[in-house]
Formats: sequence, C-alpha cells, structure tokens
Amino acid sequence: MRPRRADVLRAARDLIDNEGLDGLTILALAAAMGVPPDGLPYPSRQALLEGVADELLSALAEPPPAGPWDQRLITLAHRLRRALLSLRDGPRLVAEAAVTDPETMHAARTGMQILVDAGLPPDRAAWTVLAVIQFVVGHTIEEQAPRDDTPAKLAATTGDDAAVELGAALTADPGRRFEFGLALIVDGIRRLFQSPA
Amino acid sequence: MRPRRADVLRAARDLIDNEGLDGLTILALAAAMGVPPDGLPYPSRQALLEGVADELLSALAEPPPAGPWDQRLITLAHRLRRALLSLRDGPRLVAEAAVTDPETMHAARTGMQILVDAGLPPDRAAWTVLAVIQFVVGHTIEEQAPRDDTPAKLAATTGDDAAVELGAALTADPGRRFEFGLALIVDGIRRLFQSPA
DNA sequence: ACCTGAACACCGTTCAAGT
DNA sequence: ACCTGAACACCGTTCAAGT
Repeated sequence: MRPRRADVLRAARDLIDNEGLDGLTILALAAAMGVPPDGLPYPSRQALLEGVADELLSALAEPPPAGPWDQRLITLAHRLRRALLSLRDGPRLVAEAAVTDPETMHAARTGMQILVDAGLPPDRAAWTVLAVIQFVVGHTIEEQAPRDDTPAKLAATTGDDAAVELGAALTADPGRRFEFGLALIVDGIRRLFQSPA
Repeated sequence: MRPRRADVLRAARDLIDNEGLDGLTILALAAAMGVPPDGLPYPSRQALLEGVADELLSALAEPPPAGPWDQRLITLAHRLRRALLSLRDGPRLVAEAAVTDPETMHAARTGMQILVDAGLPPDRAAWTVLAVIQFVVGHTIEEQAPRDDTPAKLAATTGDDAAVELGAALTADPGRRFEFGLALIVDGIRRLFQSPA
C-alpha cells in the first residue's frame, strides 16, 4: 500500500539532512521506503519538494505575541530564518520550490497585519513585508552556502584592508549579522511611519 | 582542439537563456560545440557554473561615479540587480555557484569602500554592505521565480484584504518594489551614520 | 484494480582504444 | 601525447507484465 504523506515527508527530510538537497531523489526515497519509484503519494519530484517546503514553513502559522510592531516584526523574521535553517539546504529548497507558495504567503500576510495594525497603509505594508522576507531569504542563502576559503585567499593575495574586514564579517556569528541587517531595515520602516502618507 | 573559454561561456549562456539553468548540461554543451563531454576547458559542471557566474558579475568591476554615498550605494545595488537578472535563472545560478565567489567579493569591497569613504567604521561598513547584497539576492530570486497563481487563488479563497494587497504587490512593477525596499535599507544606514560609533 | 520490476531517455564523469 | 567514442553508475518518469 502507498506510504502516508507524513511518513514520506519525514523520510525525505532525513535524506536531505544526510545527503543534501541533491541527495533527495525519487529513487533513493522510494528504495528507503520499500516502494517502487511511482509508489510515492507525490506525482513528481517537484511536487515532493513543494510538500517539504510547505511543511518547513508551517512553523510560521501563528502570529507573534502582541507588543510593539517592531518587536513583533523582528520575531516573525527570526522565525522565518529559523524555519529556513532548520533543514539542510532549506533556503535553496524554498527558493526553488516557490517563494510564493501558500505558507510563505501566510507568513507575509501575518507580517503585513502587524504593520497595518501599527497604522501603515496596506500597500506600503505589503511592499515592506516583502522586502523583509527577501532580506531573510538572501541572508539565509548566504549563511548556508558552502563556505570556501575565497575571502581569506582574496585578503591574503590583495593585502587589502577591506577584503580582510569582509572576510571577518563573513566568518562572524551569522545570528548577530542577521540582527544587524534586520535592524537596518526596521530603522528604515520607522522612518516610513514618520513620513507623510 | 579544445574550444576557448570565452566561446564556451557564450554557448553556455545561450543554452541557459533558451533552456533554463537545468538545460545547461555538459553533454548538451559539448554536443553544441562539437567536442566530447570531457573536451571542455572546465573540469566539471560546477566549475563551469562558477565560470558563468563570475562573468555575469564582472559587470560590477568598476565603482560607481563619485557623489553622495547613498546615491553611489544605490547605483551599485541597481547594477548588481541588473547583472543577476541579465541571464535567465541568474540569481539561482549565483546562489548555487557561490555567494562568496571572487566577483561578488569584489562588488562587496566596492560597496564597503563607498561607506568607509563616507565615514562609517570598517566593521559596520562590511556588515552593512553584506545586508544590502543579501536583500538584492533575495529580491531577484523572488523576481525571477516562476510566477504561479497562488496569490490570486489565495486572495479569492480567503477573501482576505491582506492577501489581495499582497497579490497586487507581487504583480506590481518589480523595479519600483526594488527601489522601495532598497530605500528602506538606505534610510536605516542613514541612521547608522547619526548614531555614535 | 493494483503492485511489481524492468525499460526509457537522459545525466555527469571516466576510461580504454585508437592515431 | 592526444582526440575519439563508448561505458559506467546514476537520474526522473513511464509502462507492460503479472496477480
């Protein structure tokens, strides 16, 4: 009989964690579950990837607790980052599966509500929350990218102060760098509230 | 004899433009050039991808013209966006090849210099320019993602005002949305200059 | 009707066989 | 030494053959 979706998704996550996103193949997954390649409850690899991505982002379902809008937005961004990093190659997966998938849209709606509640016009709130999501996606992609020694080499060969500083930044605690970048955007949003509609 | 790197890169770009990034295969490329699969001047597909990515970003070599730091930084960000969008699946390519590849580092160094010239401490300048790059990467990934009808469907099924607004934002002119998000970050950087070191 | 397992047309990479 | 072209171990997807 066909394995259940929940079990397949769990096995798929295990495969990705152990072998990376490229290691998640229909053949390997089917073999692990003891079924033929077309015995999985997903019609294609793409559909399977969307299933995994959707589950990954389901952690964003509930809105952050009440409080000042900036703290709520920051909490939401942290949750999104956590969700994307909770699985190996997670950012790549979500980027490839679909940035506009239902669960991402759900998170976007939550973020938008936070800003609208705080008094921002709906159109600005939508554009703003999309910018935040794009920063989070870009940041996590860089975070999970295989860290080669290019920055160090570049710094050594050029003897350039700027290159050295960039290398240091790239090897710094990614969490603190994330907060720094997020704070930049939030400061920008603050100005948005002060400027006329 | 082996084809020259420049010719191979041009053929690779053509293949990507016509078939997408997944259509760029060693076999297809070799066939198009009339050489065996191992007759290409790149030892592996990964090396080839890095070559294409590097060339894509070489447009960022020269620093933007002199002027106020915010205008210079905005120009650089626009150039990065243009470069990433100049090839089909460009953002995906760069994200997969390596965010820390030499040419990206070069662009980062240029951006850092702009901020240091304007008086920002080097460590803050490095963190800031990385945040800008991450936003640009995230934004272009979303821009080039296959646009399905999820937002519209979501809006229709939920009858939710927020969903409608998000759908409108996603179908709005991406260039204007990019400028809006970039302006948010630049406003945040402005505050950075005003706050004590 | 359903599960089985092979087959199809690919892929990246390697290698022996010729000149 | 070098170019040739097949072979290797895969991949996603499909399908005929059995029960």
